[in-house]
Amino acid sequence: MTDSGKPTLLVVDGHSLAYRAFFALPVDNFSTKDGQHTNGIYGFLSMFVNLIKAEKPTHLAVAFDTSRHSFRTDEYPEYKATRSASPVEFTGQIPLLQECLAAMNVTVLTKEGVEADDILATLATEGAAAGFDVLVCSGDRDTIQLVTDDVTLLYPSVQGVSQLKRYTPDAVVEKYGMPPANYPDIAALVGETSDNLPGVPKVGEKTAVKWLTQWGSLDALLENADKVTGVVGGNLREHLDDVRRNRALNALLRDVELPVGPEDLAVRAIDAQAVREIFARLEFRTLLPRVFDAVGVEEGDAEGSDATVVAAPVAAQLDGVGAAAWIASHADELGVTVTLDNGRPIRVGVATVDPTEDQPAVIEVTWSDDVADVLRPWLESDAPKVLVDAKPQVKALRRAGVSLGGLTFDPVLAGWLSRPSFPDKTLGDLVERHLDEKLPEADPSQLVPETEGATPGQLAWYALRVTDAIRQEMPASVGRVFTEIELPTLGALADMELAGVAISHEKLSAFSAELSARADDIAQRAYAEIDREVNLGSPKQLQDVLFEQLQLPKTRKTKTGYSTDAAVLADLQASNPHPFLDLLLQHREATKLRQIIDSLDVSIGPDGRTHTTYLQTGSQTGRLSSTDPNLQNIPIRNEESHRIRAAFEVGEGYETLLTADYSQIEMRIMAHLSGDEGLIEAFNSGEDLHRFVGSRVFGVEPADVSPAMRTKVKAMSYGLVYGLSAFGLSKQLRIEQSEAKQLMTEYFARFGAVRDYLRSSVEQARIDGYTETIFGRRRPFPDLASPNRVLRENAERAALNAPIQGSAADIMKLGLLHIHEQLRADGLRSRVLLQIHDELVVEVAAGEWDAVERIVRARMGDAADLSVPLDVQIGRGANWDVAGH
DNA sequence: CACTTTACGTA
DNA sequence: CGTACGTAAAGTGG
Repeated sequence: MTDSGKPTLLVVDGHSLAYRAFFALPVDNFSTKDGQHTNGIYGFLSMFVNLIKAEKPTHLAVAFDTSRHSFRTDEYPEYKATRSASPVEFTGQIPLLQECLAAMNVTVLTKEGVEADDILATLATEGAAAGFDVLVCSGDRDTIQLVTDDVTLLYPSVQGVSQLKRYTPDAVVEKYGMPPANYPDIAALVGETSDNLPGVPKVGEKTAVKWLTQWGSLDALLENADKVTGVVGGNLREHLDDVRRNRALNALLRDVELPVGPEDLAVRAIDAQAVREIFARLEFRTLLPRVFDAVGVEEGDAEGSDATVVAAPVAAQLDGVGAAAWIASHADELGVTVTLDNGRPIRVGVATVDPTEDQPAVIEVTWSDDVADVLRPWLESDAPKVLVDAKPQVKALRRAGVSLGGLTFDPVLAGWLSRPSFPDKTLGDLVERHLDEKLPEADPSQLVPETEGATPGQLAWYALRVTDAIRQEMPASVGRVFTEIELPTLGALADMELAGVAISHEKLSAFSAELSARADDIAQRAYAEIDREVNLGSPKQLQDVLFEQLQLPKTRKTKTGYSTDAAVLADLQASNPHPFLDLLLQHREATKLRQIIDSLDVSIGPDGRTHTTYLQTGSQTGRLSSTDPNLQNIPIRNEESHRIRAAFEVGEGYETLLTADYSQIEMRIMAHLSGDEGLIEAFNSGEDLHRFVGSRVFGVEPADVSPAMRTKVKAMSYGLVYGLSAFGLSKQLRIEQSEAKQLMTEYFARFGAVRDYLRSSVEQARIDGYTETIFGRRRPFPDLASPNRVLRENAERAALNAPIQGSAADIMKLGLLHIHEQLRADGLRSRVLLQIHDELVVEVAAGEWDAVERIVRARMGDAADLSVPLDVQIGRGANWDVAGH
């Protein structure tokens, strides 16, 4: 409300203001890490929140142009024709800006055939008539005509979008010498270059005002044009039509038909969560508190979203026998939550969404050995159960001697499978997204929380309800991946994590000490080379040494300076040899290895084994990831790394380790998906893949493929899977771009179906909006339609890779769980310990080698039926180094 | 103290 | 201007 007590309507031209911000703010400072430009969005929102904070409007709307086409271009095709097309870097920001506004619950208006300013004019006119104080914010001068006692124009000054000049009728008179209503007359005479509306030559504001004052109105002036003297008078007579046209076009429409009127635009509470999400996506950090401040939301306050807390049923507290009886009378799918303490079960909650009249919907029971015995038959049975983030609970039950059966759904796992890019990691996230409700949460910062968190039974109740929502939106093919791959994999992973892998602390600590000494020695020698001590681990300090002190040529730019990574240092060493460079590389290597060793060392548990955690929902493609520690990036390439792998040993009570890996699985999938006859023949011929491909590409006998030729086609083959360009290939092989291009041409001349497949698969993804693996796992790619080239091309490469990497992940998961199942079915003690994307490590019990080797080879080999065989390489040894190959 | 940036390990 | 990950240290900003 203003001082006058009238409500305030603020209407904003989103397009013109964002466009000004786009040119005002340096794009370098306003881009996300994957290349989305955000300067226009940021600048607009920054101005917008200042405006809201300062003006406190009671009613609010933002209008956008729909396209360049409008009634004005219909009447005068040259309208704005000289204006160069908005750069896609700008137009690509508009939908995101509109998303931000939607999250802020601000009404966004567009209408085909009219410009944003016509919408503003209509709302301003209606608003003034309805008794509002109206504020119009636009970067288009034509809106000056809207100014009245009730309508004030806020116009960005040349200094930038954050400075807004207030145009009241008095201010307009002061600036233009005439009241606002006459402004279009002035503009019609002067013309508007940016709109391609030529005016009367040699006539500027001064002359226009003089004439209009003299004759009283534009019509009067035009009627008496023959009485105007001088050269400009002649010009006026020659351009009468132009002036009439200009006047017709610069009049803003005040009667556009809109779906809302001013009174419908009352300011609404923002959706704080949605704002957080979109701002996180756009990597806006400082803006968030400013938005919350402007609209009066307290930071950290989860309110503002529409999500409400719906009261969950209160759980009946039962003993083991009571719980078993309740369960026995419910044959439907039940929600189950096991709460844990230090990996041990504490309480169990069970819920149904279909309660009978005389029974509670939710029950809870405290865990004990007796309860375990009473509930075991049900827990281990196939009776259908839904658990949220089941793996830790499955592990805890197994520690307590219970092997959970009947797991039919895990909403977290299914939510990830449906939308791997969503960050929904908890039940609370899923409840908000799918039920639009809020999970009751205790405030962890309070010793005595004001709000109670959901109890185990209530969590189970929410889990069931979320399950329903997620199932409904899961296509059948994805549902099959879920039940046939992901759910069983969850159980196998639980067993692998529980088993852990034996690691020798003695071997590691000895090596760590050795590497520390080596690193210190190298550091001293490095300091001697530059006559001072710097932190060799600090890129910032290294830049000072390399580019200031040693005056080496500047390298690849990074955000904060110049790169000092290994590839760059190697290049420098080749062009400007200096002993410091080599010592630096050696130091990096030694310290990196020591880091890895030390982190492994501390991860060894009291059982002498390291238990990693596999994140089943950690990737976009379907792969697993491994954390705490990450056992999927243990070094293998250099000499020292063998000593690390040698510390991974067969454990007590077992005989040997077995490693099994798929050879060239991604190229085999490529052969299968593309149907390329040459590539299929390569895999069926038994010849070394790269030798075979090399012989085709270079037109020589396989025996005559030189190591250099093999290296080239190998890089090319692998690069294909990642969407490699000629530029990237030339860089990797350190060859001329022309030679790389030539290599690609030759390659595709022999293996053309591969190129056809890659092209068509991205095209299909553009049409579908997602990619699909052989087994039906999907990954959405909205950015394939992005106008932002960087974003779109990144998406294209990822989309090209996703079906290949994803199919490989599917195959490995199937291989893993078939092995896991059969080892148990055959009563063997041997067990799978690790999965490293295309490799498994198995701990083999005494006397079981032959059986295990046969099972592993068969189950990995027949995990998928491709048009080429799946080749499995097996190794054996007392430690990972010896067993690996 | 929490977060970002750089660098680097794996498939 | 090559996909997918996780970790650690230094640097940054509150």
